[in-house]
Amino acid sequence: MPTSRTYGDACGIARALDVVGERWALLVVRELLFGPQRFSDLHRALPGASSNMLTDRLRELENHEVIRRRRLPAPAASTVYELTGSGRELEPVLLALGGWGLRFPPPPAPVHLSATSVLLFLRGSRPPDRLPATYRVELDDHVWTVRVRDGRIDVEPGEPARADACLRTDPTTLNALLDGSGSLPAALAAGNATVSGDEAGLRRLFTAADSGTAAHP
Amino acid sequence: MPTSRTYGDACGIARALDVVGERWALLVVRELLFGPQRFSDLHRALPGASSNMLTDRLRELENHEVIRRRRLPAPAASTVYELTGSGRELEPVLLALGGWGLRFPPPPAPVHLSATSVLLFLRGSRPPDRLPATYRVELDDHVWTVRVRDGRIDVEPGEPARADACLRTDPTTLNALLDGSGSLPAALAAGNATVSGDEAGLRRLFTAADSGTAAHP
DNA sequence: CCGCATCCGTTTCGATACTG
DNA sequence: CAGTATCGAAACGGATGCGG
Repeated sequence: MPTSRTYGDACGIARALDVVGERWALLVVRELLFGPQRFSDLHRALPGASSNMLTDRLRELENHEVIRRRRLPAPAASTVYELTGSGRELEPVLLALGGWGLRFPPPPAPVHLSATSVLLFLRGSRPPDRLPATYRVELDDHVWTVRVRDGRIDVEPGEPARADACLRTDPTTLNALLDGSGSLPAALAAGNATVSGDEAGLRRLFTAADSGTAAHP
Repeated sequence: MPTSRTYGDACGIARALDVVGERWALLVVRELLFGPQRFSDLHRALPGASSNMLTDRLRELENHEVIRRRRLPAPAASTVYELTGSGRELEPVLLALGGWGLRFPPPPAPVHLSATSVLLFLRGSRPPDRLPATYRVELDDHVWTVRVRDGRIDVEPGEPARADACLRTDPTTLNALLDGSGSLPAALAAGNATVSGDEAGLRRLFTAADSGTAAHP
């Protein structure tokens, strides 16, 4: 059953930690930043969290109205978890915390990286030029729309109406492309990525690795 | 002994939580935001934390170079803990988190409030006018200098060189003054505060309760 | 498969007591 | 003052199982 321990401290920081200070809570919120996710999506994205841990955290966050449970209509027949308004307002806190955490070395050996983490990193970086473009990115069997325009990078879940290029890869490879430790031709040659369309545009996009927020192993 | 469990996640958010995600860690950092503190100061400010908990957290934070141990020279003959550069860079994260946490009701019954929390709240609020002034505030047997100037409120530990007024009270009373749930004359009458000097200036200061960050029970 | 409950060993937490 | 020692209670983590 959900945790109900409190700091007994009237300070806003302590009150925030009473709500999202338990283990895994903020990482669950991170995974929901780009949109609703199913229980099993969250479980896959957070492999270290046991299923009962996830159940507890989801219930607590729901009780505090940071997230909301929603049953999808007929054909999908599934339940998703999504951020409420309060939950979305955690985004700047998480981005600031993530930026701060980048100074520490990544944990040893079995390191995981979720699609959401890398895409947060991508969104936080600046495009190298102002040429507008739209890309279809497939990661962990989920499809994302990446739009470059007005000197920023927008990321949304779901299929783009039209794409200049399509990239299929995994979060770790994409992260290596973003932080400069890997190149697109090398990833293609190693079979870690497949591309169709404007490959040169994608290569340009990946030369912009700075001011990020999330990943960088 | 210190915790050494990790999320095994390369994301910056998870790496930050590997360092400051354990229970009480961020509240220890909060208490150090205004300057060095001794073990017993921290223990008093965080009554819910047991001494071995404090010991563990201080050691972990020291190992990650978020805080630093320092032995004071001869006369004081004591040890203090202070933030490092990395630790100070957590301040915006904590302020953002504290602002977010204010939407939740304060915990029930035995609620504590540290001097640092209230003074963070005071510093986060806007003064009602641009008249510069300096106040000596004594809280929990510690002395602080509160300076109003350039439309902001600065707070520092230690004696002011000169003060327009002196206020002695406790964190809870000061917080009530700041959030409008109490008035200075009422606090004086109840014996919860004593004032000397420009009492009218202090009353004006306490009419500015907004955009805060920390307390508000 | 999905969402969750149950059981169980391990880690962490919290309270009290005690020491240099 | 600045911690250590000890111990029961809670939380965590992993495995398994069950109804839809």
